[in-house]
This record gives sequence, C-alpha cells and structure tokens, in this order.
Amino acid sequence: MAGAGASGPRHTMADVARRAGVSTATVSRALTRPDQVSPKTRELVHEIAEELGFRPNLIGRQLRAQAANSLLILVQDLENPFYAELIKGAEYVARERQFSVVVGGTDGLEDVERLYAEQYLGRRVDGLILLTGHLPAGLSRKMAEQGPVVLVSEDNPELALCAVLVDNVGWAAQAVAHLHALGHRRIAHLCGPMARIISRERREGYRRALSQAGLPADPALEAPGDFSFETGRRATRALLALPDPPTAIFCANDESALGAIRAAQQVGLDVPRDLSVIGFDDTMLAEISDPPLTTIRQPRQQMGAVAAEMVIDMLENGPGQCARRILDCELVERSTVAAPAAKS
Amino acid sequence: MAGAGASGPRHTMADVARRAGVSTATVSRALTRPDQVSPKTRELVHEIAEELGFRPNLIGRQLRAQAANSLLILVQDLENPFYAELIKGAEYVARERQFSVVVGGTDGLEDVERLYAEQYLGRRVDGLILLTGHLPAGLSRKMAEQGPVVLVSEDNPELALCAVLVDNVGWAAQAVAHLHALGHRRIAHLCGPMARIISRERREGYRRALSQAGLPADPALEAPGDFSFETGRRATRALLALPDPPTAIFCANDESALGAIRAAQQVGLDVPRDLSVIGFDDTMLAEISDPPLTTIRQPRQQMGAVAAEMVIDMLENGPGQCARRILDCELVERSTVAAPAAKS
DNA sequence: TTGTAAGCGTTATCAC
DNA sequence: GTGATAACGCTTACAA
Repeated sequence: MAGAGASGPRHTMADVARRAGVSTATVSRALTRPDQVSPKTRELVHEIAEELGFRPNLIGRQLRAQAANSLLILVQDLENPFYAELIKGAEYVARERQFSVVVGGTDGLEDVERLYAEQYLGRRVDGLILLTGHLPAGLSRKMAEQGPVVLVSEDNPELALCAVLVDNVGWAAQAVAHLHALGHRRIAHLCGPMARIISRERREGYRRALSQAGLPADPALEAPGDFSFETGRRATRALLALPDPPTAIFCANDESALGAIRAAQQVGLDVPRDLSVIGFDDTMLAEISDPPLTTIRQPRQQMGAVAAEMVIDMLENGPGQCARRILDCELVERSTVAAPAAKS
Repeated sequence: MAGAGASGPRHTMADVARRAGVSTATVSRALTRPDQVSPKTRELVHEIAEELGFRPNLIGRQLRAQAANSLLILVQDLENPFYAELIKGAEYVARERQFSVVVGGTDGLEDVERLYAEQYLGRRVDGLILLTGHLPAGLSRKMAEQGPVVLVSEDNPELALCAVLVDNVGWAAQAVAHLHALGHRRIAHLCGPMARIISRERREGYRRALSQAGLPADPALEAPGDFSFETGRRATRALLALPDPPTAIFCANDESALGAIRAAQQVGLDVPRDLSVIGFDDTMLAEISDPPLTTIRQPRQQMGAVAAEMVIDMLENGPGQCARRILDCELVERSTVAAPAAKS
C-alpha cells in the first residue's frame, strides 16, 4: 500500500540497505539504475524503501553530483503580473529537463540581492535568470560572464551576457506609427521610470517614430512616469491640460495606460473618441480595462522558456559564447485607439 | 580590493587552507567563528579567501548541518497578485532569521506538486508554507502533521496542521451586514469556485448575514463564479436581468467584483447609485477600479510573516502542538457602496 | 550482479 | 589556538 510508513523518523539508504541485507551501493543502483540490478534484489529494495517511506536525501545527492539541478530566477517585484507568466514558461522548460526553479524577489534591495548571489556562488543553484536588468550585488561581472547567467526582458549593454529580449525600440515605434497612421499628429508619451533601460528604449522608439513621421519633437509631450496607475493618471491629467493637448498617448506599460484612460474619463473625455491610448506588455489589466486596452504584447511565456533553455544548455554544454535572442512582439488591437476626432 | 579574483575556477576551503598554510578546520573557524581564531590567522585566512574569491559551498554546509535553512512556499497560481505581498511578508521574516525562501507555483498540477513534495522530503527545504489549501500530492498526511508545515489563507479542516487564517465567514457576513445596514434588501452573492474552501466560507458568511438580517435566502441570488473578471461580468449580467434584480452584490474577490461593476455599467447602471458592489481581498485592482472598490482587506503581509515565524519556530523548537492563528481583516470603504436608490 | 571504498565540501569533536 | 579526523548521505569506479 502506497504511503505506508511514510511518517516517523526519516531513513537513509543505509537503513534500507541494512533491512534488505544489501549494500548501500546496491540500494542506490536499484533506485536510480534499475537495470543494473537483479530483478529480485530490485524488487526487494523497492519494497523496503516503500515500507520505510524512504526518500533519497537530495543534499547528499547534490554534493556528490556537484550540481543542484536548479535555476534561480531573480525578479525586482513579485507583484508585477508581467513576471508570473514568464516564470511559468521557464518553469515548464526546466521541469522538462529535470531542473527545478527557484524564484526570488529582490525589491531592488542590495542586501537581498547579495543573499541571492550567495545562493549562486555557494552552488545551491546552478544557473541564474535575471529579470532585473543588472547583476545582483555581490556577483562580479567576470563571474557572471563566464557562467550560466542570462538576462531577460531587460538588457544591459555593459554586460556581455546571454540575453532574451524584445525589440523595445522597434515596437514602441510601431505603436506610435500605428497612431500616426490613423491620423494623429499630437502624440504624447507617458514614460516609464528612467532608471530602467526598457523605459529609455521605449522612449527612444517613440522619438524615432515621431521623427520618421516628420512630426516635431515636443518635450512637453514626454511625461515622466513610473509604470504606476496613479502616476499615469496624474501625468495624463497634466497632459490634457496643455494648451494644445495630445490626441493620443503611447504609454510605457499597461498599468500606467489604465491611469491615462481614467484621467481622460475623469475630465469627461471619451476613449478612444477624444483620446487614443496604447499600452505595452499586454498583462491581464489590458483585458480588464474599460474600454479594453490596445497594447503591444510581449511573448512572456516564450521569453521564460527560451531563457531556461539557454541556461540549461550552458550548464550541459559548457558556457559557449553568449547569444542574444530577440523575440517578436505583436500589436494587440482592442478598443482604445481610433482616428482623432475631426478638428472642431 | 574587493572582488579581485572573483572569477576563474571556484575554490574550496582546502584551497584556501593550503595557500594559508593552515588546516581546513581553521579556515572554517576563521570564517564562521572568528573569535575562535587568533587575529593574525584570521586576517590571513580572510585575505586569501578574498584573493581567491572563495565562497563556501552551501551544499557541503547543508549536508553537514543537516539543514537547508530554507522554506518552500507553495502557491496555486503565481499570477494571482494576492500571493505576492504575502510571500513578501514571509520572505522578510525568513531573512531576519537567516532563512531563505523558495516559491513554487503548482497550477494545481499533481505532477508539479509531487516535484515540490520531493524537495521537502529530500530535505532541500526544511519547512513548508502551503497557500494551496491542501497537501501537495506525494506528501502523506502523517508526514505533514508531524513536520514544520503550515497552511495559510486556505484552511483544511481535515488536516491537523498549524494554520494562519482569516475569518472568512465572519468578514463575508460583515460585508453583507454593511450593505444591509445601508438599506439593501436584495443582496446577491457572486461566488468563488466551490472547490475552494474560502469560496464556501464566504458564501456561508453571506447566508448567515442574510438570515441574521431576517432576509429570505433566494437561491437565484447566489451566482456561481470562479474569481475571474469575465465570469463575474457574465454572472452579474444575468443577475441584473432577473425580474427582481439585486441592488447590491457581495463578490467573493476583487477581480470578479470588477467584472460585476463592468456588467452594471454596460447596461447603463451607475455604481454605486443603482448597484452597490463589495469585494474581498483588497488587491491592487481595488484601487484601479472605477469607481474604487469597497472591499474587505486581508492582512496579507502579516499572514506571510506569521506563517514564516510559525514554521521557523517549529524548526527550532521541535514541532510542538499545532496552532491556528486567526488574523483580523478590515472593511475598506471606497466608492462602490451606497444606499439603494429609492423605489421608483 | 554485488560489495568495498573513496570522495563531494563542510564543520564538530577531540587531541595537542 | 590549531590540526587531524570523522561524519553528514549519496554515487560510482573498481574489484570480486
């Protein structure tokens, strides 16, 4: 009967070996290389292991194997729904390849980063997937660059690391070009926090699209932001109070885009009739939005999957040279974008 | 200079010992019990360790110590923002007490649960914090009940485990009583998925409040749901199409409450004038909601913190008997609840 | 097919 | 104050 005896003190291989009257080596083989053991012994060992509720001690195994078969994913903010799906993608691939995944949220705190770096340096995890855009404090650049470490979503040009990215500049430009194609001429950008490279990249895309469209760059239309709803709302309110307000806003992420929509509605404007809004990420918020948000979808699951694949490949085949994979995004048209109202 | 030599092959204590001309025991002591070593030796060892970029191998340490100093938090769905803050609370306490925290999302998949159970049984983590409401497949009840395992948020009366909970029945009843006090008489309940005990508890609270208020129990007012926005929207649309529609809805969580609000707005009803809505959880969605959602706030961070404390206490002082901590919620009044409109 | 023994990296114990 | 040694639990040459 399954589960019998699966309580009480935990047993080691030595216990099983003793009870079965064989050596620990045989127990180990019976459990992990069944074919190398006579059917009779194999059965016996399995039976006793079951009876005792024996589970191999993974620490012992890891020490011996010099590998934890485990990946660490480092995230700034666990609360950000953007990461969850990405983590899922990584976990799925990892599982397929017999790896486990550990998730750590740093909240940008150096001490916490240091703790996680220690896990890596202390070999409790074999590889590192960084969604933070930078190395954790405590991990030297050299150390990272020769090891199984990949950057995801957030690039860092100063680091010679493998990376899984999207073309933020290009897709931001696409978003803006989409607005322009519909006839918008006053297009604002609600920026992300400038400390993050993705924010700078998306702004860069905005500027590039403007210039390609032959539109003037008006600094007043670049509103500072921090990815949050509330800041998005406030910044948009200011934008709409401008003497010559924008007819469309490209927001650096979905959450702040919802803030922009709210600001418009609060001053009696209709989205998309009076103001078009486009976001970035396509998180669950985009569907909850009213009206549903037009946005740029990042292939989050795939990003996680590819990252995990990269790290595990490096682990299995040696570091090799670093690769940079750029994945495709997609413009998801929902209901917050329309042609601008005719001039009144 | 810090970080020097922190690349290249990784070193062990034996390397450091050799270079310093001391034994590994001394290296170990110099690094972890500095006072047991002469200042001179201590300095020397530190210097060489630094120079070599030596980091102690945690696996070796763990094997020796027979402890991983690590907790596993199991979650159904990493995407649910409810968990993030709770995890943060647990991480914070764990860190204070020199523990690390590992987060695992099971998606309700048995195979995945089994993998995580293996991590626990294989002693890669010392304790378990379950936000799933049930034991992971592969972990026997007996095994769990004698070990450092706690249930959080989601109770399971069949298990004699430590638990950190809120009074779902009581606070659901409070929510409904709040509506009743304002004059509502037709109060509906948008249920959560019935497979989850918190859903059943919240429904129970709804029913209890109704009966305490002397209101009839109308099965038509209990709409089935699954915590999602879309289902909440659809169910509410049906509710509003009833011959005698409700004037208020108590929703089993925030996300479905947003769905309810949307449904009302889509048929031209004003929230809260024509329909009052109250949620449960107080996630970030409650603030993003338009109008901002009145809801029951769970002390998520504290729940995580207390859970971590419990597990670590059990680890340090032996299992002891299991405790059940019930934490307080709070009714957060925002803008989706008002007195019902006068009868027309 | 099975057993013996070494070794993974660390730390605690016991001498010195 | 320091060193030798054993031990944590497992796997794998190598030998039988």
